[in-house]
Amino acid sequence: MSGQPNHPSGERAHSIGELTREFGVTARTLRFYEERGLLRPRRAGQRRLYDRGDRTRLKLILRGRRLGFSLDEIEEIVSLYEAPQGEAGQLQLLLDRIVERRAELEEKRRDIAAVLRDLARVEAGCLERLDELGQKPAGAKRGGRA
Amino acid sequence: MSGQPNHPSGERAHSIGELTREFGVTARTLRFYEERGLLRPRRAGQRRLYDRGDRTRLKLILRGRRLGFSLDEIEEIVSLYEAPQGEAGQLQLLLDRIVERRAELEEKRRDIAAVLRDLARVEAGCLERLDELGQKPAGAKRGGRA
DNA sequence: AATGCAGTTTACGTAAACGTAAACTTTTGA
DNA sequence: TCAAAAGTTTACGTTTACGTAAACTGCATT
Repeated sequence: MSGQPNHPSGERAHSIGELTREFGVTARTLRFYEERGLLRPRRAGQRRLYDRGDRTRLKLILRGRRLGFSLDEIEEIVSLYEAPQGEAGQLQLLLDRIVERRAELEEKRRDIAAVLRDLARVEAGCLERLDELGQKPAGAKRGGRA
Repeated sequence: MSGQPNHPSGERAHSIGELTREFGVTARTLRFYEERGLLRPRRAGQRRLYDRGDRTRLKLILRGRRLGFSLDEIEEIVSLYEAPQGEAGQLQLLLDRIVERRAELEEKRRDIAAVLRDLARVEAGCLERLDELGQKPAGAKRGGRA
């Protein structure tokens, strides 16, 4: 046969080093996430092999991290994505949790809007003051709506 | 004149206990923020007195906290709000930092949008599944655009 | 006078999220 | 073939953001 022996899921798998480069995290971080149960790469002997699903999960994890969620919260959120099975009671609980998370996210969104608004005000003050000083502002062009 | 002797800023000042109740943080947290230089309430003897400015700063701090910024970052951001003085070079630096922060915030905003979108998909899946089961979903009404 | 409450300082403790180092094995390119 | 590169486990260290406890002060009740 040819080179790569391929496994059940039939996709390109990645080494831990490749993941670190692709996502800008350290190997320690990836192993830690695995220890926490957030990732479950398969193994080729000892070495970890990350497939497409693992990469997707990692993206979700890092997204949650950027939003300031704890790993516990991230675990909860990510688990929501993968649990649309179960009977009615379970589904209802899941829906409730979704509603909670949505509320949090919308608060964060309001917070972001507020900070952006404040920054815009400060920026305007700066530009005005620079203008008074008869200087030329460099770079930093503003876009349309914030 | 009447009861309260009022100080230079002529506003209602609050005790640490009032602040804890109003903002849902502990006194330890407020003292810690002060130790970190994030808050600087005046004193009546030993006791801390928080005026309107302090409360505003606290709001900003908690906003940053909800967004997952570290206290160092929060300090930087809050300091941006209160530094629109200085000469041209300083103002330019300040503008640069604003641009950076804005980029971060906009990334967070995209992250939020992505998570909300995913949650909406999961929710739809749940509702559909519930529907298949011939159940009545309770509560959780959806609004318009997310 | 005693008690209680709110506040203060000082100091050690802790959970989360990794960093860092050691010691060892496995791949891989020259 | 063999040394560097990449990966592994184990374990202790570190930073951040407070929690918690002890010991003390000032003021208002009882």
